[in-house]
Amino acid sequence: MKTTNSKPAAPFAYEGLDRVIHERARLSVLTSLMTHPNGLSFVELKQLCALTDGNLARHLQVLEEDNMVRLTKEADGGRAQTTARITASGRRRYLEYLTILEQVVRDAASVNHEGEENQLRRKLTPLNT
Amino acid sequence: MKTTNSKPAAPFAYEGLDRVIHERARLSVLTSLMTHPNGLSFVELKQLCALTDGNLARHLQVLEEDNMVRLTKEADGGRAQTTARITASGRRRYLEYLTILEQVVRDAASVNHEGEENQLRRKLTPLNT
DNA sequence: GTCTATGCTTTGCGTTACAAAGCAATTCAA
DNA sequence: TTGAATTGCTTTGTAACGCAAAGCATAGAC
Repeated sequence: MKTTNSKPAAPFAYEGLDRVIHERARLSVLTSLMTHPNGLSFVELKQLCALTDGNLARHLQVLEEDNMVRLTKEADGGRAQTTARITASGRRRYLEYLTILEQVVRDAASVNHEGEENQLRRKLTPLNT
Repeated sequence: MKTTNSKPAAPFAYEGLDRVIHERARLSVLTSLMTHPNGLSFVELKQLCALTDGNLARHLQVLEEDNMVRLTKEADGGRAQTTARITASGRRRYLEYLTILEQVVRDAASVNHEGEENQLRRKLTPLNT
């Protein structure tokens, strides 16, 4: 018999950390879009997130393919510009992701009172048989 | 005149998101180690973080090369086992990283009262001429 | 018309994460 | 003692990924 196959003993695995979201550039883009529900233009995003053109384009592509953002070309008199908006499901997934982030912050914060090194072994179950 | 060249206008860039830390597996490992100042064995880490052997080994290697953790082989009667501990500078860098994470959470949270879509344009400076 | 600037897209490359396979040390059975 | 099986990692191979440089097309200035 091997470990009785009980699964839940991986308190630090953070499985909810969606890889599509958990990437600096895309996290930047998505957070920008979360706080700007009316959408942001390509150029605005580029500036807000300090990304290069190619970089932003690639990440927007990934996000669109994964249905996290919607891209629209809007000709406003002059040349068409790309506007990005977060989708409903994108928003939902982002909030889930945030939940995990908060968990990380909480887990880590639980030890910030340095010095007392021995009193926080609670999270680790015995492990030895 | 064009935006007067003031630089700090990339509020969502999150430059402090250290790539070595900002990776699911390593974030798991580091958070585990933060909360276990006495160190954790290879096997314990593997379980806590739900990582495969090869995976954990590789990430520990990266973390050691970057001076975030220290690895020691300790022969405790039987075969030597590897114990990982977070270093002082690792702890410092992790805490810096946490600061940014908290900023992300705060930025995103500032919009969680959905519905009122128009009142949070403060973070974005005009941008249009 | 040509020239420059703007707004993206595409391409190419180095890096990386990941899993499968490998290997060495230990324990156990006979 | 000697195989076989388990444990504790390491190494290797590959596919995916991020990134920047180069490319391209449209718009406006002249």
